[in-house]
Amino acid sequence: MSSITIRDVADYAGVSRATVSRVLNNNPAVDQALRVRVEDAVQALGYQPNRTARRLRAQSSNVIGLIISDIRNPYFLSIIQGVEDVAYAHQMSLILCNSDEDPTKEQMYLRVMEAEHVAGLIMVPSQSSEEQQLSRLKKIGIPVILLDRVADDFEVDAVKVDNERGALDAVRHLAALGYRRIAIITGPMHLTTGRERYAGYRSALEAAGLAYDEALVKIGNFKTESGYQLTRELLAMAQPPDAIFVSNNMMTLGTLRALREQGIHVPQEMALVGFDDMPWSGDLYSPLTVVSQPTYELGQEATNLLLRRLADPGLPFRTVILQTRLIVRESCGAKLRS
Amino acid sequence: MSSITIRDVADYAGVSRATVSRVLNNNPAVDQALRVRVEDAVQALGYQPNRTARRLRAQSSNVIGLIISDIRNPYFLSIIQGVEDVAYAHQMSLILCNSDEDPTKEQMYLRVMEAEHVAGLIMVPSQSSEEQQLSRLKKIGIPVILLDRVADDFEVDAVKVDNERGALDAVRHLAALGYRRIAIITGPMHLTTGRERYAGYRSALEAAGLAYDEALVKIGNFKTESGYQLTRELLAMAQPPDAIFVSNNMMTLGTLRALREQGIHVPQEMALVGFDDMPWSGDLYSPLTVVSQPTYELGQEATNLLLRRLADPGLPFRTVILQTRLIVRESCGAKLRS
DNA sequence: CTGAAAGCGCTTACAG
DNA sequence: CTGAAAGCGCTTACAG
Repeated sequence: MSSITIRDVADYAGVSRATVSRVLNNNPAVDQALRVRVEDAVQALGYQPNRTARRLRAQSSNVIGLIISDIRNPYFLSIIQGVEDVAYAHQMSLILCNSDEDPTKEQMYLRVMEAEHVAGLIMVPSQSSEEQQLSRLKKIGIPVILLDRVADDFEVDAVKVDNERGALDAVRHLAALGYRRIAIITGPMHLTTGRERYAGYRSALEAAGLAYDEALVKIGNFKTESGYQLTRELLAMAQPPDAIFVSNNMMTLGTLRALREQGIHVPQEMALVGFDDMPWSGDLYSPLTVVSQPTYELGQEATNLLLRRLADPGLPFRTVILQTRLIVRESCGAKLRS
Repeated sequence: MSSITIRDVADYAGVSRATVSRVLNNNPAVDQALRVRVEDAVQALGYQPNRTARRLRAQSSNVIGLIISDIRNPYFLSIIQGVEDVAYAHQMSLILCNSDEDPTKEQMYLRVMEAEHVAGLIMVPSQSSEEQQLSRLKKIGIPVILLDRVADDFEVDAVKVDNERGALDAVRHLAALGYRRIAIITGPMHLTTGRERYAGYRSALEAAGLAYDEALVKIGNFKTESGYQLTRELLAMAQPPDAIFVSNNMMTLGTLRALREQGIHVPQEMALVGFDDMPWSGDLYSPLTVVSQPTYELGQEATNLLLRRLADPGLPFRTVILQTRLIVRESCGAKLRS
């Protein structure tokens, strides 16, 4: 074990532990000569401050907690990297937890974060209602940044994407290509992501003068299996849709699978636009036209927000909304007509 | 902040802090009546022990460090989940770091882990030589479990997959289907994964009585771009291969892209087998035949190994080798002939 | 079985 | 500008 402590450094340098501590913390009120002696001692001994002791005493910490809702979803990959990169740049480390969409597990991790005295917390809430989320957060005494699923009027800092606008872009694109019966597979209505993407769908329909047909609205749970099932339901209709907008990456994978199983060609017999891009979305069975979220920036932004909050706890709450981008590949059929 | 300390609980229950501590740590030598009183007090106050203080005093911690080499590779998703699940089951939390294939960053995180006094460390070494890895590890005084890239004779605990056997299965499968000019795109030879998969390729060739042609061996860096480039080189040959074995998921994606760009049909004009499965491998442009690693189990096993090591530091080192599984889909052409 | 006391490795008023 | 001393919230020999 690295059992070299501040005391060893102090002895080696011939100063008090207080002075060593001051040098370590860049306290300007230290004589240059002493500073150099301490730095040499640190170097010579390979000393490394014990973060646990520092945290206990200083009542401050340089670790950030990150709780995400489903580690298996590649959506979170770049988000994690975004968080990690800016945390690293600020010399902070990360504790990552996976709530697995389980409010109980989430609650437990919230307590862990508290017990670990993390400086702050970034979290993607699990699939529970907003009131539940809020009440859970109220219980912990740590700055929290909410990510992805978040109502605009929450009393917390948050980062999200303009879901309604993204969905609107997607469906408008489909309408412009001439599709008339556009279905949506959206997420749970108690999640803002499910609700807002659905709202964008309705706006686009209206703007395009297309009739709203409730039979074309399917509500899934953002998992592959649910995309698969709901697509089968859509295909079994007497009058199936001619296009489908699927509101997240995992469900889109399920939709694609269902379509392929039934031998339905995309986009010739069914157009498809998904939400969320993945590095391999262009390499899928049908290269996916997609509403792309700036995931890396989402992670960066959340971390910046947290850093800002830590620096100045009195600031008013802020919600940062990032824009999506429509990436046109083949599944929407745009290239069929050109 | 949760400023309720062990002292508050002691006062409330009318016992000493030592007794509270004993109850908290399930020390059996506590009178039943006192135990109940303490538990009630904990309950009533909503007390939660400060982990930082405990860690400092007890010189032991319940956090596990996990350093992976590239958070953007979906390969690590299930691994992380495997680690997380068993850690969670044992009430341990995770610090996740991403070395990003950068030995300097890795070195820094190693120091962080040490400074954080994590109980132990699971790591996927970055792309450096084994000696470098070893010497870096020697410097830290924490139990380490190596994952994925690891020589069998390392003086550490390790978990890996039988790379040579996996590659052999893949190439033998190709040979059995009648392909004669089978190329390999492998990883860096200073990584065991690159080396061992290459060795499996050679064994399979030999077993099948196929000539070894150095021109058919390409060495990439496990990233998409390199798979793409090397595939183009392969296609530009006077006498291109009739099948390609690609030794990781990211490079396979690059290969697929290159093939599609050149309008080459898989498997009709070129057969393809990849290493690593992904949940969407069957939904790609050509559903991928693949050597699948038990990633979730890899993560579980690594964590179990660590737990075992923590429980008994004197145990001899152990390397756990898990088997791969060949998943036959369409890219290999097996279904063409049936 | 229980408590008083020391101490884990730091930081930070407080004097000087 | 510097050091002696107290203390962060726990755990753990040591007595009894």
